[in-house]
Amino acid sequence: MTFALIAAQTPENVYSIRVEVQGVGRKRLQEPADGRPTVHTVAARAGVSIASASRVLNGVGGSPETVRKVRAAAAEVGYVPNAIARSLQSQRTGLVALAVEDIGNPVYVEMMRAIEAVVAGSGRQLLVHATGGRIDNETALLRRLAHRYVDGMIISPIRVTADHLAAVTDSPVPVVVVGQLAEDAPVDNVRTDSRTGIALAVDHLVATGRRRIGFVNGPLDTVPGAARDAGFRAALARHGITLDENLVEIGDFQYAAGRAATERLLARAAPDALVCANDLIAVGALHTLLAHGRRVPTDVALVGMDDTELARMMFPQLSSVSLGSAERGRRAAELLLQRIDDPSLPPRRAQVAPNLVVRASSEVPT
Amino acid sequence: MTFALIAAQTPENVYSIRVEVQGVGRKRLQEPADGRPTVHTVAARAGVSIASASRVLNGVGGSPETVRKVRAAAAEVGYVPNAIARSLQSQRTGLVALAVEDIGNPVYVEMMRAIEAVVAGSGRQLLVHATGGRIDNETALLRRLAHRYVDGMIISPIRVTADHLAAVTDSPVPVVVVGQLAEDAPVDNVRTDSRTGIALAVDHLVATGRRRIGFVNGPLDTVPGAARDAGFRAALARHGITLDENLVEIGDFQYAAGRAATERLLARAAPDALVCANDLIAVGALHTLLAHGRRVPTDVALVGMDDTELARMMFPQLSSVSLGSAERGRRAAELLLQRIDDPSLPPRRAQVAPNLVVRASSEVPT
DNA sequence: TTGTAAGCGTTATCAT
DNA sequence: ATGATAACGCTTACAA
Repeated sequence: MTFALIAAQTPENVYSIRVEVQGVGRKRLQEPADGRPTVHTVAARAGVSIASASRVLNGVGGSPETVRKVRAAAAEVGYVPNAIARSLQSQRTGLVALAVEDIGNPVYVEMMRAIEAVVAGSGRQLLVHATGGRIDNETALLRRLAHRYVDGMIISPIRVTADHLAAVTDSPVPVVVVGQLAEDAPVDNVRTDSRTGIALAVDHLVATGRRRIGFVNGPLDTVPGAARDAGFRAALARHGITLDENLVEIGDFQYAAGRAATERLLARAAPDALVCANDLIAVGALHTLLAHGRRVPTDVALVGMDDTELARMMFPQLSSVSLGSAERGRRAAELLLQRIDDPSLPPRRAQVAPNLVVRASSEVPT
Repeated sequence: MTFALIAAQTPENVYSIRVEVQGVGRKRLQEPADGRPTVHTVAARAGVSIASASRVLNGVGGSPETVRKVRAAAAEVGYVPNAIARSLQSQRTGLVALAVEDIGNPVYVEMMRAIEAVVAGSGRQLLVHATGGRIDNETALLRRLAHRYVDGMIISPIRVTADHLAAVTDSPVPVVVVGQLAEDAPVDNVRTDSRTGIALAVDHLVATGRRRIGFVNGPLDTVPGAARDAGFRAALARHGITLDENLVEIGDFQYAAGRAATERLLARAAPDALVCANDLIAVGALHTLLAHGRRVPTDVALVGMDDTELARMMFPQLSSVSLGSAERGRRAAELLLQRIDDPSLPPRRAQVAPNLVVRASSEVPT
């Protein structure tokens, strides 16, 4: 009920003189439509203002009597605060997100655990989203989560498009990218060098007397796939070994593809060693090798990549090139938290070096 | 700047007559503290009201000219909507969460994929949180996420405390529990019957001539651990086999524990078959068996549980009791979406039957 | 200590 | 079609 007596208005400013009669009845509903109690409900029940109720609920101030009344009222009505409303006010949610292709790949599990540890240390909670490699899904996630549902985000895309990059740079909340990015991308970035990683594997195999070294890779149109291919070819060349293209196979980065690709490879060539672009592929390769009666490592040495727990689960245990996934996760989380605290930081870059872990699958036959 | 002429106040209602002078300067800042544009920024720049700006931004109404101006203004300032503010208004976020113990366990990955498929079909996005089995973490998550950051939540706890149950029933957003719950718990619940599942494994092993059947279980103070223990003992008894306690070992539900527990078991007994409480344990058991030179299945038959992709990755491939994790995930997601649409539904319960998948690890030796 | 009221950034209502 | 304004549920100056 409002009576406006005078109202003068200009485009820029608003001057008005009003006489109003407020509050015929309560100023606002105390029970919202869905029936859940709000601070208003609690305040009314306790016979105090919403300010007092809020203060008590947050443990700041309030006389003993007020505290008692508010606590009692809150308990009676089963009050639970609305985090969304709180966030709108505080401009933070205490949530951090991690987006990965495929949470079924143990390498992301390790990365996630490392991130989780850092994030939890800051009192925040980590949420994970599996994009399934669907790129639209990934940008959709950015366009939704990053629009304030979380305080920051870590993404590990295997394909990077211009759209992607735009979504990252436009993001209202800090985003850290784990993976290779253009040199000048103005984005916090944690990377490794899988090219060199593959070289470590090849060097090791050559040093232990292997010459017919095969390679099972993922798609070449992915960032890691391309890097690993280049690394493999360069390493062989460095050792003066001419690559037999029959020894190279491509699938995706999954177990089933590794198994199938190794089938194809064995059908037309006889490798004495196999380098696999990740551990899932390596496990698939191991399965095929054993199914074909090849002894590992006696007949064929096997080296995977990512050094996940899967490599240690197999029998024989798999040698694998560690790309420091836990370390990269940790660094990414640190970069993210720093940027959340100070958004004005310049874009930073962290690099984690690969290293080879030799296990039974490529041990020198004695 | 406000001049109150008269103000009469009663505890219940507020009547007041005021004369106020509003708007010396703009009524509100157009650029918030963090410098990001809001609808106000866009509206001001386009020379329209925030209402018009909002309408155009949401694609409802607006003259061609207004649409043009608002779109241009939004693009110029790089406007991105604040999802939190939108959610406060709409009372929904379009987000659904899944909380599991350990996302490193492939059984949860399968469940997650099934849930994701259903959730995506409703236009929502799925977020996963790994609680690491820390029960405080789990309730903390409920107490945060469920307080409106998500439209609903699916949790799969392995231990269920009264606290837990209270957190679930107090939750302002719908929660579906995957796992065994008290019969009368007023909570949507999807369950399986791992007791019967274990029986399927034992029946199969007995039918294929095994008599010294060992069992590697998880902790007995977990819901699944207790059920599987009971199932194992009951099944043996049904076949008239007296259980040798030397053939029973307990670890946790992880690979390393399965490996270690099997070491201990082999040190004091000679099983001709091993039932494992999940696939991670079974993979650990396989490793130990092979390392000890036992042939699988010739010397020792092996049956896991959960029927995850891990079982298919091994060589030999592992027999495993499927507890329908994907199916349970799908059902849970459906229950959740239904309840989000209609919170007044009575608590419902879905049950998924276990079934045995026989593979090489327990095939009858021929 | 307590209450009033002004936000936080949207969307929805209701006059105009 | 448009604009003013009131929510959404909370926190927090500021005043009393």
